[in-house]
This record gives sequence, C-alpha cells and structure tokens, in this order.
Amino acid sequence: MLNIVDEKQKRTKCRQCPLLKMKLFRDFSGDELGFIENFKTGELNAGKGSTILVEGSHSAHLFTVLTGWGFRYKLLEDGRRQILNYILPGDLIGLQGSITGEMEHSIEALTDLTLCVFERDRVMELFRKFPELGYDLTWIAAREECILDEHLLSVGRRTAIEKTAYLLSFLHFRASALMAQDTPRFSLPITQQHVADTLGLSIVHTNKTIRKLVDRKLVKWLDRGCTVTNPDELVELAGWEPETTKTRPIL
Amino acid sequence: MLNIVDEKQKRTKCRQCPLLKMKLFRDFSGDELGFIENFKTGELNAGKGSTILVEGSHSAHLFTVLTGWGFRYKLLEDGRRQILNYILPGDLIGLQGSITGEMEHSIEALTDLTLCVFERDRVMELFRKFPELGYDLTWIAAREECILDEHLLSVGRRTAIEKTAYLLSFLHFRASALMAQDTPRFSLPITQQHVADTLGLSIVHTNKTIRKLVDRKLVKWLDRGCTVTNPDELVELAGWEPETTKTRPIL
DNA sequence: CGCTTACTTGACATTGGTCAATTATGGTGG
DNA sequence: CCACCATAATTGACCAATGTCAAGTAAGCG
Repeated sequence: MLNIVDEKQKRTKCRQCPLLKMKLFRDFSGDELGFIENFKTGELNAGKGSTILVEGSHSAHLFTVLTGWGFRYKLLEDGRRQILNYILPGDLIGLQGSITGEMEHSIEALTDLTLCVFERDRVMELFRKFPELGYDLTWIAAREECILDEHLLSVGRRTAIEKTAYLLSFLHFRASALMAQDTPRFSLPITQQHVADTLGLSIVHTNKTIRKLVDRKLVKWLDRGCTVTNPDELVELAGWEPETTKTRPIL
Repeated sequence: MLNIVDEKQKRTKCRQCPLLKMKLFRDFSGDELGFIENFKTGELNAGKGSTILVEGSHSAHLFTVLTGWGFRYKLLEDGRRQILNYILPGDLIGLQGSITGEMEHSIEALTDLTLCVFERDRVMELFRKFPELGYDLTWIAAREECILDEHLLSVGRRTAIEKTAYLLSFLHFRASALMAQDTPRFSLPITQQHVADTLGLSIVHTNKTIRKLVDRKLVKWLDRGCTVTNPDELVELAGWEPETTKTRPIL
C-alpha cells in the first residue's frame, strides 16, 4: 500500500507546488522554495486504508500532505479508538514525534494519499537558515493545538447532536477552503464509524444522531460519504465559530 | 488581583532562574540567557482565582509560569466549561494566540501565580538570533499537542473511573517532576469541579468516582485538595504511560 | 452470485446526569 | 471567641442520554 518515489524527475517540484497556487497559503521567497525543494527527499503514495505511521514506532520523517485525506488516532489496549484530528492537503504530520522520538499516535489514509517526505534530521538546519520557516513550524503546531482545544470542548461538553454538527461543519469548512470557489457540493470521505470515534460516541448513537441532522436537512449521507447542505445552520447548532484566517504557512 | 512588576531590580534574573537549576530543564548558553533576560519585560503576580487571559481578547504577551498553578479552559455560550490543560512552573502560555491574534481560550490561576512576561512582537527576533530557542518553541508546542491528544483519548474513550485515574496520575507526575526528590507527599490544588470540567463529567458523578478511588486507597481527598498515594496503580488503571523525557526546554 | 462493509432500526441495559438535601470547613465581621 | 456565610464535598432518589445487542437492508466488489 505504501510506495516511495525517490527519483527527482518524477516528483512534484516545490516551485510548481499546486497547493501554493491557492490563495489559502502564504507566499514564499525563491530562496525559501529552493530550500524546501532540497529539504524534500521524496514522495510517498499511500493507498486508502493504509497505515502510514504507527504509535510507538520511530520515524525519521516529516510529511506534508499533497493530495488526499487521512486521520490521526490513538488506541487503548482493548481496541477503543479515539480519532484526534483529520489531515488534509497542506497539513504537516509527524512534528509531535520530534519530542520523544517515538510516535504517540498512528496515522491512516482515508483516501489515496500523496505525501511530501522530509528528513527530521535537517529540521534544525531549517531553523538556522530560514528563521521564518522555523516560525511557520511553531505557527503550524500552535494552530493544531487550537483545533485540538476545540475538539476537546466538543467531546467533553457538547451533546451528541451538537458535537456531530460541530465535526461535520468543521470538516466541511476545512475542505471547502481547499476547493475552487465554484465547487458546489463535495462529499467528506468518512464513515459513521469515524464520526463515532472522533466524538466519543457509539456507532449506533452516531447513526441516530446523524439521522436527525439529515431529517433537519442540514446534511446528506449518501454513497458512503457526507455532504453538508447547510453549513451555517450546522455551525449555529454547534455553537461554534469557523476559522477565519486568510492565509497560512505550509511546508 | 493582577499586579505587574516592571522595575528591573525587583525581578527574578533569568540567570538565577530557580527553575533552571532543576535537572528537569535543559541547559542554556550564557548568550541565550542574556537574550531571554532582555526579552523578558516584566513579571506578573496573579492571585488565586483570578483570570489572566480571556477568550476573545488580544494579548501582546507571552508568559512563562515561574511559580504556582493555573489552567486553560473554554466556555460554551450557556456556561458549560471545558478545562483544556493545566499550567505549572516552566510552562509557556499564550503561544496559541499568535495565530489569530485573538485568544481562543481563557486562563485562570489555581493558586497565586508568578509569571514572566514576554513581548509577542519580539518572537521573530528570537527565531532570527537564536534558532535553537525557536526550535524549543516548536518543541514546546508539539509537546502540548501530545498532552492534548492524550486528554482527548481520555475524555472520548476512557470510562469515568479510568479518566479520573488518568487525570490524577497525570497531574501527580507533572507535579512530582518539579519537586525535590525527598518531597514525600504533596497535594494537587484542584477541586472536584475542576476534575469534572476536565473530564466532561458532572460534579456528582465525579464525586462518586473519586470516592471509589479513595476506597481503593489510590488517592486521598483532604483539605480541598487531592493527594495521590498510589500513582503506579492509578496509571495501571488508566491504561496510560507517564512521560519519560529527562530534560525539556523552557523559555 | 455471494461476500463484505456500511448503514439502519428496535428493544433493552447502563452509565452518567439532575435535583435536592446534608455535612464539613474555612473565612469574615462583630 | 462566636455567629454567619460561602464554598466544597457528599449522598440518595430518580431520570435521560447514550451504549449494547441483535437483526436486517443496501450497495460495492471480486
């Protein structure tokens, strides 16, 4: 399921990175792009459903998602699973592992995934040569923290219907920020089991809760995926405020 | 309740920082300490129960806790509260606010608190002049992320008794890492309401759950505070693994 | 065509929540 | 020192949200 592309010629050049063309991400100088291009040692293709990183393992790499969706999760010994966050194009993964050197969570592909691969060893070089990029890394980590804070609020204090509304609108807004303006409808590539494991609910109760949202015409659940039809009302129901940042860094 | 000390002479000098004497934190070069000392613009004393930062406000500062305990939390509109994490001596707060510029959570003092104050404006200067300190900031943010991941697992997937065992042992280990070796027993400065709001439980159920832990002689709850008497069994019950890092950065 | 995965649904069980009353305990003003 | 008050902890009775079990349907895939 995992396939590494090492040959320089086959790889996406950072200077032509399709993500950077989007207004969503900040502009980089030529020098910065040159460094990142050199910092990038390869590309990884992971098939849908494959596990990219495993809790407890050591990884010498950092990754940035180029295309596709995935999620981070932790397991308890008896198999109970908690999904921590979702990863979408532009997201950096593996930073947390820098601390203990050991991964504290696993990562799985929700769709086929393309990842840029970076060497962890050279991160310090990045901080030395390009302080702005170092600052970006801190920014990225702090943003992830904010998202986790909001998830914690949902899981801990929102009711089943509120937390479901929160999660679906959260994913909807994350995804739509990456879409062209005119994309009318798109489907979130998750199952109800993912929703359950993100929100700390059972799958049965998740199903019944989603059904209520469908009855209220806020979402549709078709073809093994979810389409959000009324994001604003969903946000309202959740008592949440979507992120408003214009541009963000990326590695 | 809040009181700022600006006069240079009254402040704790970073070179004599009592925290840095502990084996828990990494060594810094003279240059680094000089920079940090200059970066520090003052000290803030906050009385027990006072609110240091408020969700939605803008703060021009970062803080490091010198002495005392506090906690970060978020509120829903109707007052439901979720405690996100606890802050202890050596912890940095306010990094998250760098992103939107607006605080996404509030901070309250659990005990009287002394904080070192830094100017957020000068963070970029830190990254430029001392890349290692910049790296430390990323490290600190990534560590907070790991902790939040574990909290999310607790709140989402552990049972009431497991999550309570997790929280109390978590706080016990965090606190004991800051104590001298010989400190036999110390008390966590929290109420059962804090435990409830951290774990997403009601206060009544929290009380009954803590009572079970007391009956099993794993903790004591006296004088409005909790003493952990059997941390190992608590960790076992939670199905958790305490942090093992030897030294960490600090700002 | 038959298997597997995902989604549904109803009946019932249980964890954890709500309400309400009670008991410490420490602090404050007289 | 004492009466009074507020906060925190405790407990029992009852209730509601959510979990578990079980069975069934629908769609995708080799």
